[in-house]
Amino acid sequence: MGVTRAQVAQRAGVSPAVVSYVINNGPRAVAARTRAAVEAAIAELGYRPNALASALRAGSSQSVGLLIPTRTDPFYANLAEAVEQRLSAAGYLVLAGNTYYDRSREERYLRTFLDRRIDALIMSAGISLAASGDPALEELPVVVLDAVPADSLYSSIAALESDDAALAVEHLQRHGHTLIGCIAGPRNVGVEADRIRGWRRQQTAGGAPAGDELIAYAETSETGGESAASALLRRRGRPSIRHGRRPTAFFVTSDIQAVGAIYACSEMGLRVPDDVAVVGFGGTRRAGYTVPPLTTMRQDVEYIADVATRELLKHIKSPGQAPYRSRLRGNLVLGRSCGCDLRPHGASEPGDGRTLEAPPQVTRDHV
Amino acid sequence: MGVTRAQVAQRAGVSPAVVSYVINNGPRAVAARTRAAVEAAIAELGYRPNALASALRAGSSQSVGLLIPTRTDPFYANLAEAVEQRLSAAGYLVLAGNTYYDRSREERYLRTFLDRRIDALIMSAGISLAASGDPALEELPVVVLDAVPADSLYSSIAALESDDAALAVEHLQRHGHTLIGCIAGPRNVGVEADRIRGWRRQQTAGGAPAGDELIAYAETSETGGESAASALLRRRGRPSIRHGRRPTAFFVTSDIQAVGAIYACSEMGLRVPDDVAVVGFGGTRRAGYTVPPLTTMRQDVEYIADVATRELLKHIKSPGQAPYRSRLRGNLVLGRSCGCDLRPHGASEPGDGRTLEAPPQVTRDHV
DNA sequence: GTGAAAGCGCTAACAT
DNA sequence: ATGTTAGCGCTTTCAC
Repeated sequence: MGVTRAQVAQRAGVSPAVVSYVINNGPRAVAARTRAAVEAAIAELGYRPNALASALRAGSSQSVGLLIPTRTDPFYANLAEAVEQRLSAAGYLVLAGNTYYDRSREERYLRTFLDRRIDALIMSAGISLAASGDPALEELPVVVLDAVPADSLYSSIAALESDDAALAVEHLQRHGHTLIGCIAGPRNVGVEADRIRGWRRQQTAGGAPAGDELIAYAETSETGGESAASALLRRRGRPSIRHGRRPTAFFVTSDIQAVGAIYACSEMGLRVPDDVAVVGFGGTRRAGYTVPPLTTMRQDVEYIADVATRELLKHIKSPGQAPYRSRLRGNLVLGRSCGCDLRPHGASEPGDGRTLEAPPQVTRDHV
Repeated sequence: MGVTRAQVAQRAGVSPAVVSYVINNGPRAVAARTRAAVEAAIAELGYRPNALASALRAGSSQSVGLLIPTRTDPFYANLAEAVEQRLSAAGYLVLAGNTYYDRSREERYLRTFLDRRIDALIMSAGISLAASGDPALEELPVVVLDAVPADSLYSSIAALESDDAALAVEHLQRHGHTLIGCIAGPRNVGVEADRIRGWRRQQTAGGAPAGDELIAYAETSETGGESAASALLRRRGRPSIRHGRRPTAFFVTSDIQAVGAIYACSEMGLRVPDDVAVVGFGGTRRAGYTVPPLTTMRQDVEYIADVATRELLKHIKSPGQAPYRSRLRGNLVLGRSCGCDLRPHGASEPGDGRTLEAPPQVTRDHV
């Protein structure tokens, strides 16, 4: 098949070991003349080291596993790309797996990754937190995103989900809304529960209703957001909803569902924000391009990726360090879907208009 | 580190080879009793074969490389997920790399993949078609998506880009439009050129203007679509545009740009489709949730992934087969952004309403 | 400064 | 039906 190191060595008139020294810049010095000869041979033969062999021997595959729900959700697509760019720049290949919020898929991918001897793992919490009990996991640097794992072996960097949700809801309250529906992703997803909790807390604090009849769970997709919104809007007249009125606003736990919710309103002939106000969660670029632009609680995925990558590389280099844990505060990016009247027709620069808080607030609690 | 095959063998009281036979179900039979003993030992020790070692030895890594521009574009996100699902089900791990339409990134990822001994490669054409001249590529099953490579060594499965574009433009013409602007991605992207050609051909055929002043190139993103649309809309009064009027419709070569174009119209106080009609290209789910829902030339990514995967697996199993080549016809999915008046307010099932053609038409030209 | 050689964990051909 | 063994291509310790 390919050219091997032995062939290069022969051609350069040196031993195979020297070729390694040249390629890896160590661990031992090579005379300038010899190095030149080896490099010439490498170029002439078009030699490329076999990454599999070197990984096997060295015990490091130069790859990192990444587990996320799905890249069909732009939030995770952005997060994954941000992580990949950084790890790729650091010389690592990212092995990615979509879990679809499904525990068995999560475990299957994790196992595949471990079998391939990943050097570290980044996982967006999802469901199971990979409590797979696999001993190989114990020795691996792990960063958990968007959840704080009970197991304090892992590093984590997560949003203050429920606080952020509460802030988003509070913003709607300031616009005068009390009957604020909550559109959320699947029940079994940890972050969803946190965000719902924030909604409930803030509603309760504001003396507004926070009953289950105001919550609709749906798949994290445009379609899910659409059906959840229309379900809540059709509940008008139910005795459980005060005064028999329908919600005048939605707090939506993902931007992608918010896109569907806005669509649903429009299809029912309701205007956003006049008839129904909408606030999303995530802060993806897409949120800036709904009509009207979506107000959303932004999570800074670039920053998250920065920190996650830096920590991971640090732990790979020197294992056994104390795990790093931090929680970030999001910032509300104002569009017009909430009722704010910024940038009237004809203005520019959507999506990153005014923000309520400086990005991103960091709270640390080192463990 | 981990448990090795030798330890399992010792525990089960057999030779290492037998453990391999059990794990791989071959190449030789194992007595039922022995097999049971081995399986017990595997379970007790929690043994997992080292994928690196087995790949090195067997010369097959059970992985496939995937090169696409970016998963931030929902079209490629969907395509990649469809491919991954199928390959994952077939026992392969997908190594993915984002090229961002950049040749050097493309080559870097390709090299990384080859170093890791991928068993096959799927690449979305992008720019360079990986004319890297690497001999390792010659022996590798390759499927090129969305372009027909000159090099007939590769399989390919591509849309009839320019025909599809022409059909989309024709639809706008039937709505009475003549001044149809074209919003496209970067100039150096092959498929973009094809789609522009289709627009130009159809405009010319209809006796409508097809000059460069009606084309705006921009990044393939919502932002790009927005700025392209507003650039074209502001050109009113230019002598180059007949009657000094602005375009009454846009053919947009990607859904994601179409989202931005609709947004731009709305921000300028223009109604879609009454003031400006819009037709997109791709057929992503997102297209069904713009307001109004986008009419778009749909490419069936599931089908493309099906065929690509099947061909790839076939070539992996028995190398040296003739490359497979096919071209698909897209189908226009009708929303309301074009001016069609389907499903008025209150209707359901967005995105997959009526289609103009049965999905997907296949044209083959075996090479 | 360089060469020789022992594996990394596995597969499969060659034994019995 | 099972055991033995020679590598896959590389890294690195040990000699010189």
